[in-house]
Amino acid sequence: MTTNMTIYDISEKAGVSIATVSRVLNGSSNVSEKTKKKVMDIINRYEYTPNAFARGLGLNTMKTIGIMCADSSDLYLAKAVYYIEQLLRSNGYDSLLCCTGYDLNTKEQSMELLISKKVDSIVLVGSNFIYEKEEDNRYICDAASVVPVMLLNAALEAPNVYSIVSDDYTSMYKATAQMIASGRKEILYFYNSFSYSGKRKLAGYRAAMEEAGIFQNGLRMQFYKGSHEDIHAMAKQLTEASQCGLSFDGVIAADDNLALGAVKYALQNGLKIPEDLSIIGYNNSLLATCCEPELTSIDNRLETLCQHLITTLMGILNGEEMPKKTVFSGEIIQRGTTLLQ
Amino acid sequence: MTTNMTIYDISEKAGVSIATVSRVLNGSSNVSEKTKKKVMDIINRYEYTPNAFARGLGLNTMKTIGIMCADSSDLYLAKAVYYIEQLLRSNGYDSLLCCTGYDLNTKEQSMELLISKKVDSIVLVGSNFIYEKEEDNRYICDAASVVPVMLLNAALEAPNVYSIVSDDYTSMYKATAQMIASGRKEILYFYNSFSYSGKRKLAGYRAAMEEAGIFQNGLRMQFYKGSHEDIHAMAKQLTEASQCGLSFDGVIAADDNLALGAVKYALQNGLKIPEDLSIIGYNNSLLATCCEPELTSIDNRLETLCQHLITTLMGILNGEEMPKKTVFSGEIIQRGTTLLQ
DNA sequence: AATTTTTCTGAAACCGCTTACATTTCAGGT
DNA sequence: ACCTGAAATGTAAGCGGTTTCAGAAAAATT
Repeated sequence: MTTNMTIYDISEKAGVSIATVSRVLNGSSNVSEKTKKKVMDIINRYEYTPNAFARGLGLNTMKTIGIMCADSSDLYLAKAVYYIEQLLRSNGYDSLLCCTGYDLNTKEQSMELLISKKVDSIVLVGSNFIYEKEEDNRYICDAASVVPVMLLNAALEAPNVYSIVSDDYTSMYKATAQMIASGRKEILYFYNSFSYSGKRKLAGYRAAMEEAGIFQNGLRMQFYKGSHEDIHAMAKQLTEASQCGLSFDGVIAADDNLALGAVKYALQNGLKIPEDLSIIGYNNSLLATCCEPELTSIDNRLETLCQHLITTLMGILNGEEMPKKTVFSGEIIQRGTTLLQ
Repeated sequence: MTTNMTIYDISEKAGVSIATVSRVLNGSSNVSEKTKKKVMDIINRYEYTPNAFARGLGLNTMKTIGIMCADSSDLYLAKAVYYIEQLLRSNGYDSLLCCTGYDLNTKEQSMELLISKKVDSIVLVGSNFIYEKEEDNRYICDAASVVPVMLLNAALEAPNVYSIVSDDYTSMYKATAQMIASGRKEILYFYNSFSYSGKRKLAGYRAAMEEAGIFQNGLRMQFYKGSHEDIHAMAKQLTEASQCGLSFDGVIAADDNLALGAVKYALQNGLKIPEDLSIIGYNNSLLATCCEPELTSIDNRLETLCQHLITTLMGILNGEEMPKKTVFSGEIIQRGTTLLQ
């Protein structure tokens, strides 16, 4: 197990200079097979591991990527973090995780912290990192002036910022259109914030509704903002809205959490799903299949997004030119909360 | 934003030696208020941040803790990782995340990787890090010979290893006893691996069953091993078991995931919960409240465990003597899948 | 065999900070 | 005004690597 030897000890035992040991360590080509073997033997024998700090100081990198996400216990974000961490490690990079919450200030601080720890890049996981006001996104540009910044599920056009997004607009448009086609007219839209993807999703919903000429009926939409986990609150809110005379036969949510609140509402109030209430969620998370009936949900191919993100990042770190923005399309996974015609 | 200045630049501009700047940076007491202010002004003006690598090299620490967990997208583990990361950061430490999967080999490698990155400690999140065979746990002892190792939800008696666990045995005993008291006799036990906590839980279940004299009826227990998310598989397995003539009126699971499989099974087969089938889960995760009826589940006070873990760790890192093992008791959260008496 | 290349290797500078130790400064005591 | 000890500051030696540059060894050429 990791000994406390230095490169000097190895060089001495191997009878070569530290420069040579260093070369062997870094796979430099300019070292004869014979000495390479000699040195490697000593290294293996004594289980020598170079000191990461010294290495970092010399190379100005420790092969570490900062991952920022608002809440790594959120099902969807957790999955993304998981994929990214795995992919990074398989590429020889480690992940410095930073859960920032949804507050801008904390995000800014975390960003500086990661940079001060000398990460090679920062990956922002989730659409909540992009704000409506342009100035609120400056913290991203600031960071990008030091290291490349990768955005997952969000987009920002700025130097050294790379965006990997799913086409939320179209996905939501399709989902809404499908529900309209199945005969629903009073369709509520749920979402939890005006994040980048939230806006895009809303636009997709709206477009489909307007196209069907039922958007004017009165914008049937419920604003919701709160804990991602508060399915209860969602259900309660629906119950109240219903008691206040709001009538609806469909719910489309920007997140499975919220959709699940609608499922709960229906079950608690004896409504039949999907006959009385049709529901579509978003993210196709574990939650979508844990309830009964199971949730029709939009899958945005998270794993693919993550893979592409890492591929892009590795390219950048190798000095290659990479696309600044990539868009993937999502897919509606049909399950029990919707009835296709 | 982070400039590229060195301590030399600052010392020059402030008209002091680098030693003095360093002292100011590290809050050394031996520096007069006047010069301290002078130096701080320069530092702030130029937004100087000391180079983390150089600092690490000098201090032999970069204030980073390694967090290992099998699967950070698992609801329960994700929550734990989240708490720990937050607490660490509020104590001035960053988190190097390493998702290892459930394979011992990968765990060993990840451990070495973290150590080579010179973390100050390693936190193992989840009971799956402890194996039955003593030799399989050696990798933990090896790591502990370099840095303190913290175990969450698992225990191992070894030098420099600290364990924070919940009393799974008693929790499970109580849950089983409660179900027996409510009149159930054919109680299945579900669990997914022979991990540290799995064994303890099983023992608690068994003790309660034996005490009631119904354990001998034939050990009613279902082995299950697979993806944490495979609720379907669980439901299917139950359906098959039932068709094969297995009769049961209660299910106790070592994880909410598995319990949810039982809920799904019941709903799909028209069984009434809790009348026909009583169910108790474990971990009191988000899943417990997302279904209908909601899941009675054992809460093992994860946040408290994490807080205690960090407190202990900070003590250790400050050179204090700390308890090697702490046990917290859990609590049954009563919900709709059980009927009290 | 002598000369030119090419390939290896080593000496030493450097990365940017901490800190032990030496030195200076300064207040307090006589 | 002089001495003493404490407080403040500076000097320089690490920390453990990487890398440039020059020189030595080996290979290729004549």
